[in-house]
Amino acid sequence: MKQYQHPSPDQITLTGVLHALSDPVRLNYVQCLARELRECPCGAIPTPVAKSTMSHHLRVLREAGIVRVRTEGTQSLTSLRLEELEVKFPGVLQTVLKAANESPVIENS
Amino acid sequence: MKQYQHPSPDQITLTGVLHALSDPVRLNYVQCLARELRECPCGAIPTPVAKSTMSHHLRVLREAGIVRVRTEGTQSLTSLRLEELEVKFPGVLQTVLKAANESPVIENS
DNA sequence: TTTAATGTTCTATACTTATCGAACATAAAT
DNA sequence: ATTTATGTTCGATAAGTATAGAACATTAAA
Repeated sequence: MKQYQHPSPDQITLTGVLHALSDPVRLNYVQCLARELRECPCGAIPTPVAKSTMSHHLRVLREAGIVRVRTEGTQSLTSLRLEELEVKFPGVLQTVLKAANESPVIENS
Repeated sequence: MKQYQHPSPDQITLTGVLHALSDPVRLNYVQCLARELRECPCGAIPTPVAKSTMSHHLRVLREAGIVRVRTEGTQSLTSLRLEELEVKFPGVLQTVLKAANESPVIENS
């Protein structure tokens, strides 16, 4: 049973969040997570990269404070830290997600 | 008289904007630009890096579509592309700037 | 107890990038 | 015509990072 380290709100930085969201693969993943309102196993979200690469991306998202990861059985369930991010950086994640939904993220860069 | 290339709104991508804003030096520069509501020569904004490094950062901001650069005499005047970005990605730049003003950008990471 | 499912870690690689100093370019001031 | 001010470009470097495959760890299912 793997234990994951999550940054506390104090440790979350704006540049860290922006950097984590600036990768197309990661932003797309976060977009999918936002559509589902529940926790998701990685496998439930289609990704264009290898398993190990996705593991890396999830680590970046987790260490930036964007997602919460929890282990259950063989799967690791991921969810957005929406409320905490809203308190820390009001509107940022929401507007980014809205913008991402309007214009494609994966296709054109 | 140097001529600068600016991306049209169509060419501006969300990930490109986020990436450009994810560097502390650049985000701090954009923050300063937002405070001044006029065009600024680079020199008017204090930066912690060398001249040539700043030139690189400004290029990144320009190519991401965040700033407009114009030459006048020996100085190059920079301003935010606020309206265009607001149309393309509503709220994104504004909320990021607001968040940047609340928590320090340069000091801690 | 194997086997399958799910994900992590390690190693390697290619690419990007933040940084600087030196040299250069241009325009204004002397 | 120098000199000064402002910024760009080039070359180099060190650090970061996105990618994948192979090996491993853990839990569930057969």
